[in-house]
Amino acid sequence: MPNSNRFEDPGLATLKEIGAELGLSPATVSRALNGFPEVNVKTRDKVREAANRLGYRPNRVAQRLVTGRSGMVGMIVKIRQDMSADQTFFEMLTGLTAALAARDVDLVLAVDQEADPLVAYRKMLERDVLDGFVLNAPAHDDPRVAFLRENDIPFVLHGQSGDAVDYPCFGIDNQKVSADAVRLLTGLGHTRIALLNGKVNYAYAADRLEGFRTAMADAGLGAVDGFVGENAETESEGYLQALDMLSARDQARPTAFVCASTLIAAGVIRAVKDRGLRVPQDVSVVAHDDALPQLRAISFDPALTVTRAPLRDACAPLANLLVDHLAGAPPVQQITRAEMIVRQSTGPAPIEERTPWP
Amino acid sequence: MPNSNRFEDPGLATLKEIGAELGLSPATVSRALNGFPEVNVKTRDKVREAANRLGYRPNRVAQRLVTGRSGMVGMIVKIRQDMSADQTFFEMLTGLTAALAARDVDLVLAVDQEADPLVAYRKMLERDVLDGFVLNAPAHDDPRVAFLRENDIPFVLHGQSGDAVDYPCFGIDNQKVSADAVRLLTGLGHTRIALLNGKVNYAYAADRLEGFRTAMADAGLGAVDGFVGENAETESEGYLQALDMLSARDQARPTAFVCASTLIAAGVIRAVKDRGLRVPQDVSVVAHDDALPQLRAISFDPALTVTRAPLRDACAPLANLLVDHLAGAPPVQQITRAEMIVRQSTGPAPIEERTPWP
DNA sequence: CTGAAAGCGCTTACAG
DNA sequence: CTGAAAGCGCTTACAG
Repeated sequence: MPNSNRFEDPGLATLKEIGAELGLSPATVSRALNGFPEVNVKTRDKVREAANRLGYRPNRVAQRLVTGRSGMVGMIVKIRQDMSADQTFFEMLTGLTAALAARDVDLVLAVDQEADPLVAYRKMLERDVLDGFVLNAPAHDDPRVAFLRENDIPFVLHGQSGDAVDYPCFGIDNQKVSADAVRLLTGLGHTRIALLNGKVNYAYAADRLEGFRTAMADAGLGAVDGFVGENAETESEGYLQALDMLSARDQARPTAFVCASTLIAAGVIRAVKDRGLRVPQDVSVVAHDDALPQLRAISFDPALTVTRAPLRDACAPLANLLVDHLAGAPPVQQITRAEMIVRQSTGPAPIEERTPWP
Repeated sequence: MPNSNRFEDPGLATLKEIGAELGLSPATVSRALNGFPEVNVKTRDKVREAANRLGYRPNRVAQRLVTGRSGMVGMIVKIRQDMSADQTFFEMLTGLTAALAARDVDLVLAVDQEADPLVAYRKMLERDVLDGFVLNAPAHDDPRVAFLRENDIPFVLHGQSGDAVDYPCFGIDNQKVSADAVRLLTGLGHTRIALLNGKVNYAYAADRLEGFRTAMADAGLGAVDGFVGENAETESEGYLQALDMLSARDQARPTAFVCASTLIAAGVIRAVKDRGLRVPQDVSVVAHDDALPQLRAISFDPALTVTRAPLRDACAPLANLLVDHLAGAPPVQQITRAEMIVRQSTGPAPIEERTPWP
């Protein structure tokens, strides 16, 4: 009676039962089902057929007890006012749960509202038996990384938090993201280029800033030619910052914007129009595109030129890197390059800009 | 080697070890730790001291295997465009994980993007061994309820989906929510009262509508005196609907609004001001307040009169009702009444309205 | 009041 | 290629 998991009732088949049905030991059934090479092909097929027929579903809890792993990894979400963060959160949640499920591991979520980012991790570790963590939205030299490494707790990092790391991580090269955008624009003749960046305490934004500066310098443009706006996250923040930068006189305002997100680009485009200017004739706009389904860069007016790296595409690598590492594989770091997609929001720098009046 | 859960390394104490330390059997240690009445008080204290000292933490997986429960309940989130839904989602997530954690159960989350609400449940049941579900945002006669009941899967419902139910649920009386608001307003002399409601396919909104109509009728006011706006979820939807209703001539426009949420109330107040009217002198506003931390009704200008029922307060009851039911307790239905808090956004109906020109 | 035993469902050396 | 056995850490009738 205590042992009646209601959900397995219909097919409460166990290894023992399948074995009995077939005149085999549970051990052989286990090996057959788990694809051990030594089992006879015929036996394997017989076993699989019977398992199917009886609706066998392995008992995860038993598997976990014997393997010593909990089959659960944790993720802690930091709640922000900014609603755009929620969109990316849902995107990651959807992708990660699916990718982890494919590897038979559950994602346990907790919400962090504390000032100290570590307390949520400590609490979660006290409460739950977890095999590891997915770390998101890292800062440079993120304290959570140090904490987890000190305590020998496996994790995978989404993005990059430092150099010469010895833990698994997956992300895009954010320096190249803005460098590529700048190169595209300087190639079109732009010199006064603005960056509307996210919060630089995030590593991704710090890297974007670094890449922006380097690429500007490489193009022979100094700090004076660059406009940097920080902490932009929402459409209206993008709007307001762009509006402000565009209020300068002709020769002093940017002719191009590099935006941290498509949401910000939406605000920038609105600001350009409100200033009576046109995209891309007067102002070019490039953005980084996480490819959130709600906000399609191709549907912008004009269609948005982007560096594109779907957030969703990071989920399976993150899940696999972590699960492989948990199974003993050495940690692998994988940094990919975002794709550049040129659409209608970028064009040559306006003529008058090329030959400034002395 | 396979059995080295890294997280228990520091205190990989087991019942057997505590027993060995004390010259007791694991069985007695188990009983002492679980507070069985039959154990000698001295023994119990000794055991607890030792457990503490050795940093004992019960192995959940083993407990789950032997009790036949997985210790996990599922919740499926339906993603909507509307960002306000995300706020309430995070609020529920925070509260539920905490409340469930206190009962040693984990919340496993999945995201639903399908048209058919049942497929997400089926998929989750295939994949995970779950003890039950938390059902949120029910419709009237929600198909998920029928599905889970048919399959004998325990769940707790947040809200009400029908009458004479035999499953645990917790929520507020939504008919009373709008009835209370209407009564407050009619008591202040208002006759032309608008309801800006949420999507009526949700049970809560259907109930609010019902309560609104009944209370209007009870006050001797007919359908003609009531203005009903539906499907309002965001601030701007509230704004637009109110703007529209307020465009009517003096004798035809509402003098009071009952809003489904504080977010909508924010839009309504903005619309009132944009029409050159004042709250509460010309138009009174009442809203239902879920007490989301981001949106404080008391900080509105003017401070908002509300029916108040913090969403957070529903989490512990939901968790406990479900966990108790899983443990064999009979299902209990608990419907509470939202509190009415009168602040500055409601006032007497404008004088000229009381004596309409014939 | 306490202990020895069985068992949850699985995996995996160890034999054969 | 397959089986018998031990064991993961816990709980809980059953004895005493």
